[in-house]
Amino acid sequence: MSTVSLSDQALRRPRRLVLAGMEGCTNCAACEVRGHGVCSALADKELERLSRAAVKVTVPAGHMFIEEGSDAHDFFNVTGGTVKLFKSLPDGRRQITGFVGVGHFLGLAVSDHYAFGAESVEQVQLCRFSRTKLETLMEEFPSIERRLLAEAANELVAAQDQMLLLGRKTAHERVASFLYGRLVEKYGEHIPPVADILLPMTRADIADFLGLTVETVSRTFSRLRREHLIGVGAGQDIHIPSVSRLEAIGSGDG
Amino acid sequence: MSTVSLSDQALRRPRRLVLAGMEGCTNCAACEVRGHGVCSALADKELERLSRAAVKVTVPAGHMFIEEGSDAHDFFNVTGGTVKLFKSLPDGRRQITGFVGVGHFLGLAVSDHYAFGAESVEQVQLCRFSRTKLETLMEEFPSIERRLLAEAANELVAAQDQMLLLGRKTAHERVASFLYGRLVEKYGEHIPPVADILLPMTRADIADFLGLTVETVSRTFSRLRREHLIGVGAGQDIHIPSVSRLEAIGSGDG
DNA sequence: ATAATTTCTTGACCTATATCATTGTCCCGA
DNA sequence: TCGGGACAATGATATAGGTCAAGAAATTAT
Repeated sequence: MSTVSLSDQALRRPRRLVLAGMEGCTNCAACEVRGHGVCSALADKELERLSRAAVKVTVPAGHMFIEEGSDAHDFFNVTGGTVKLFKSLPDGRRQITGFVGVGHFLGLAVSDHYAFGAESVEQVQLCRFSRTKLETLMEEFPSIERRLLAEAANELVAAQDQMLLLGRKTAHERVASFLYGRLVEKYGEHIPPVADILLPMTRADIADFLGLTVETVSRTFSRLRREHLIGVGAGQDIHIPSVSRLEAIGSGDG
Repeated sequence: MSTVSLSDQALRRPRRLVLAGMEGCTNCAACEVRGHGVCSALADKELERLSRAAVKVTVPAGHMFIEEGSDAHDFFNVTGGTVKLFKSLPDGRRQITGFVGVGHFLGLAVSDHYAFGAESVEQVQLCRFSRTKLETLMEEFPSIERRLLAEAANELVAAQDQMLLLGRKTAHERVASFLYGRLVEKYGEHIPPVADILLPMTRADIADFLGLTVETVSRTFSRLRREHLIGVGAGQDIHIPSVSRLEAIGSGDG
């Protein structure tokens, strides 16, 4: 497998990212995310075809690889790390619409321009396909289409939850919801009653995701700590002594 | 065509709506929304098959026909009127996630429970399909699936816009965005420079959609009127003397 | 190591929007 | 034609969260 690391020089924050890459990735079948994302919809024979269209790319932390409004040439599948998706206003106000991790699919656009930007939160591995190639593959393998529809339906549900959060929840509830959401991302359906999470994103990212300011996020973490609802360990490590209590607060059952 | 009107008795606000209906609707081909929604994806022959699975339903104004969390048996296609979709918190706080009109599709759920509620804003006509039947049809006609994916992608873009609005826009910008959005719904791509809209929803609905209170919505309408950005005619009729100016404010280019 | 830079926390103060209260307007039914 | 109930507008006041400012901690560069 060929993995392409983009030079740091080419990736500094405000620049457009030009995705360079080898002319193919020959072993989707052995890929570490074989069971996730679009790939999970395919049989081995189909995967072989997919391989020829895919390019594996590595993006270092904190770099934009989709610019809002730019031409939507590619689709991506996250195979490692965490990505933030966002929309901005002309004066710089920003809303992060989601943090997406391994297995997630990215680049579903209606028009031929991306309606959102995407930036790596930590070092990220991506599997890149050209839109046109993926469309050809969809014709051939309807299972890909079905998988994409399922993914879109999931994202839509998440988006509706986030609208409820942004429109109607307090700062306390938003941060609790956020932490609970991270647990869901980490553990799926089977969240242990006592758990830990490592947050890869900054307070500023969390603020832009929750529609708050950095200061309010910080104060709310402090409040949750005072209330013994979380324990903040070294660095970004958060301990949650009672997941159910946290979930209740996040759902408005304070 | 058989149209079923539900008795007012059976539809009072807090009750569960049980959708009664005739055992089929035989003329999708002649349907007034033939060119919209799922139907537009189908050839005449396919429509004939779809007809057998569809039931046309009329819901009077202000009645819930999908209850949040109830079993997701059906899909709907809006063929007349405006529907509001919403999510609620246990204490009654509510977020309207969208107003959907003719041609829109409704009921895409990940699990077997609806993640949202749906209520008619005005009298509404719906085309109802059972989930299982639609799944069978999707197997047979991949074009339906493609159409649904396109619809989901569109909704996702709208949801991201709404997250930006809820997380980062001022009340002034929110109301301007909302009015502009109504123009897009009414005119599509070709919005005239001077336009009018008739809002079928109440100030309370607008507030729940924009993450504001009724009072703030009302005050903001008054402010927009003072600024000559809108003219409020008789009833719910809004006149917009400069669509571009309104759009600029809604996009944060005050 | 140590300086430089970014991120985080906390305090003091402020403002946009929420809340509470009142009055006015529209509609529909008797 | 009147009366009642929903809807809307507006004023007075409160407050959650924003803004500004400063210092502490963590991270990165030299």
